[in-house]
Amino acid sequence: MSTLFDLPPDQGEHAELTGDLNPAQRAAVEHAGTPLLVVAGAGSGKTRVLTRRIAYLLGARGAHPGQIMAITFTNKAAAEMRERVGELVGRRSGAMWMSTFHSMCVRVLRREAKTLEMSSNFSIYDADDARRLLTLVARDLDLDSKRYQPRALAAHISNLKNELIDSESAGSHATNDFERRAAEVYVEYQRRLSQANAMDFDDLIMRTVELFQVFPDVAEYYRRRFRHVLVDEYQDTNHAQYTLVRELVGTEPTESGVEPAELCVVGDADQSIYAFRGATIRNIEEFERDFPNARTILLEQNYRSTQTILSAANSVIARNPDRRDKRLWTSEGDGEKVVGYVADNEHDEAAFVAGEIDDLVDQGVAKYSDVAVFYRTNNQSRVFEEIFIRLGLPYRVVGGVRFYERKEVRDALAYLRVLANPDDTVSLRRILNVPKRGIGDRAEACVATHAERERISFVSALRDAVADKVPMLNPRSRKAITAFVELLDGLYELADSGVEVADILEAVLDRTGYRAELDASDDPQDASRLENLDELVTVAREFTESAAEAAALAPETDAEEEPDAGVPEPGSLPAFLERVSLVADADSIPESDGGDAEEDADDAGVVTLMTVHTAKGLEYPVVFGTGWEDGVFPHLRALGEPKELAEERRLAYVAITRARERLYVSRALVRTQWGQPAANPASRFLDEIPAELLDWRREAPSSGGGGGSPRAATTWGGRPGTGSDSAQSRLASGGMRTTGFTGARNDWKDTVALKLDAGDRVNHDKYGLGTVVSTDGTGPRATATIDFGTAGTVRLMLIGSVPMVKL
DNA sequence: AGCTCTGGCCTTTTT
DNA sequence: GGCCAGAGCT
Repeated sequence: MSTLFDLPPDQGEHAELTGDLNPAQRAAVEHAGTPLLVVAGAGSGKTRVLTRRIAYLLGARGAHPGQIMAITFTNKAAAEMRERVGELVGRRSGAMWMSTFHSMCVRVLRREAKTLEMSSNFSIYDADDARRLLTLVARDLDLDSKRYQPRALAAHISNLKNELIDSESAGSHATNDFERRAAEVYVEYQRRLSQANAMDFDDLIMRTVELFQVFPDVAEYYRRRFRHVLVDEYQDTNHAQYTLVRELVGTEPTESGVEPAELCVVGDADQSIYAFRGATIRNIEEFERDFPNARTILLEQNYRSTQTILSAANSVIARNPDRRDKRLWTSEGDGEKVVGYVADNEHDEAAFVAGEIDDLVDQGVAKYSDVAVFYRTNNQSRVFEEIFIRLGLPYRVVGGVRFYERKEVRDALAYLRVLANPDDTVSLRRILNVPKRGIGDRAEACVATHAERERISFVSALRDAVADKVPMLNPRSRKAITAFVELLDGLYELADSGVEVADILEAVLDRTGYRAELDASDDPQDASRLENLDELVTVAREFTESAAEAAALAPETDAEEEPDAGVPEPGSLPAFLERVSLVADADSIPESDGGDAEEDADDAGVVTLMTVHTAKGLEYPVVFGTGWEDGVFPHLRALGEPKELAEERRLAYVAITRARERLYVSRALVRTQWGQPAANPASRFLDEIPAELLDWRREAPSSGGGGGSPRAATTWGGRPGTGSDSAQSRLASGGMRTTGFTGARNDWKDTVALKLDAGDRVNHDKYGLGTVVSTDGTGPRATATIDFGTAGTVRLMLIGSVPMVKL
């Protein structure tokens, strides 16, 4: 196997797989024997390396497709990999496991359910279900819902699970009151999950690890089977996922002599932006320590962006401390400068973006689908939508409230989940009184108490209520519950009769009166709810159809092993539920893909709007990075927290490196936040882009305009005579910023210039005299809300040089 | 039971 | 500004 390695590409036996790769890529494809870390910078052809490597394993190294497991984080990535591997190796790819961490774990857990003494038809609880259950638990434990918010509890428990700390040992890890109580909640939460025959997302990983660790023979089975494990986006793995991978491949031969499997991970520490979800960058940084003899290959050549864009990205990310140096380069030339724009306010910023897109399209430089607009938080999409609608620019917002998170969709799915798993108490209680059928909180509490006291499931308790065996329950409620149980029984019967999922769904919507209620409403929102439900029915229909097609196409089942035990039958209700639980609708991102596929008009497609997080992994010829303000991007909560700030900087790096040809960065001097205008300083990340790469289209706002906004506080007045360190002069110097100067500037920026308290009088260069209404935050996050009389009330950040004096 | 009103709170979110 | 939870009213 080592002879191939040394051959020039065009003479190698498998030149069709490696001939068109650069040396680093080729080394990554051909490396054999020891663990491999591919550090793949943005746009360096990472997917190409992964897919070619898989093909190479088959073609050059004699691996069997069934020995290959490739793990990704998103279904979209898994689907893309499957497709591209399919192009290289054909139908053989069908025998590989190419899926997300979560799907892979579900598959294993359903197969091995018996070993874990659980039922294989368990429900999968997402974050919303988990929060609901936690609300119930916290209430039952009489916890103050302010101090112990379900959100916070959920986050804490999730973190514990990501660290593989189970509910029994959580108490001993607690360091404060909150954590101690949370540990109690955790115990009860797990008890209820198991009662409901359900697992949350984090359980899927944790329980699989537990399975492998407690049952070495099970682990050995999978290790024997999967001789090649490939992991994408390794920088986003959390501790549990890391452990899962390690258990899967092993580090030592097993007792019966099964050698560790071959591991290949691909990732980029600079694109780690999910620490808040438990991802730990250490996994990629310490790969060589975790896996001795590991080889690391760096992919630095970029095939996506211009050198200007790459230099901007390199320069920003270089500010992060303790980072393994990596510099992206391209052989394709400098391209256009980065365009900068300082807007008066967020409307002005949006107008600039819209106008610029218009121009680019008019000039034939780009079509709408080539353009993406990024922002830090979802609520920033609104101003863009407003102006895009007004100007008739076609656009699409990705993210925000997603399809499967909509209330009506979740209600409908809750019915289906109850049908598939009657013990699913969270879903059952969700739909108990939806639509309203006269089963109120009181009645629900009676049933819940009865269930608890008798140690029976909630459904059984409901049946007891029908038989009048639940104490304290008034006759009216009993009648309502009886009707509900009859309704459910009718639906169970239908579900058992083997009709397809969409028909069950239709029956649910009709028989419950859910559809009728929405039909009768004249609220326009309810009309869109109806549409969403129709869409869900369509999804169900398509699901059944594609399952049928797949069944027809499927080759004779490999005799190699028994059909996966416990895994739902294709097309069935449980299979449908599994699909919708584990599939996010990120696949709905419009294709940009400019280049090969020519569209008929050059203004084809739509502009894509999304958060920077959502943009990871995508690329666009034209990118607008908006809201580059301290307090927005980087986010307020990250200021003064070096770790979080470093993550924000990686986010900026991700944003920049999405752009292929043209990058815009913009900010607004004043932005309405939480209903009040806030003046934020320039993002420190703007300072970190070398001045010579930037072409400031507008630095200082129009001085003479007078401002059409009624708020009056949206345009800066003329150049003030006072304060050479004013915001204006900082703005004016924007073009002269040098990289050497920035470090010092950052220190200076982080100091609070002005200490204010409510009631203080101030004089501001722009707004004039004002009174401090309130203050908020400390240190670098300090802000003051100040009433400037006719100039309006504005929230100002107090870091850096505030053009204002205390009187 | 179920409505409306008020007050407190705000990230990002692959599964 | 807008969502959710709890209180209070019908």
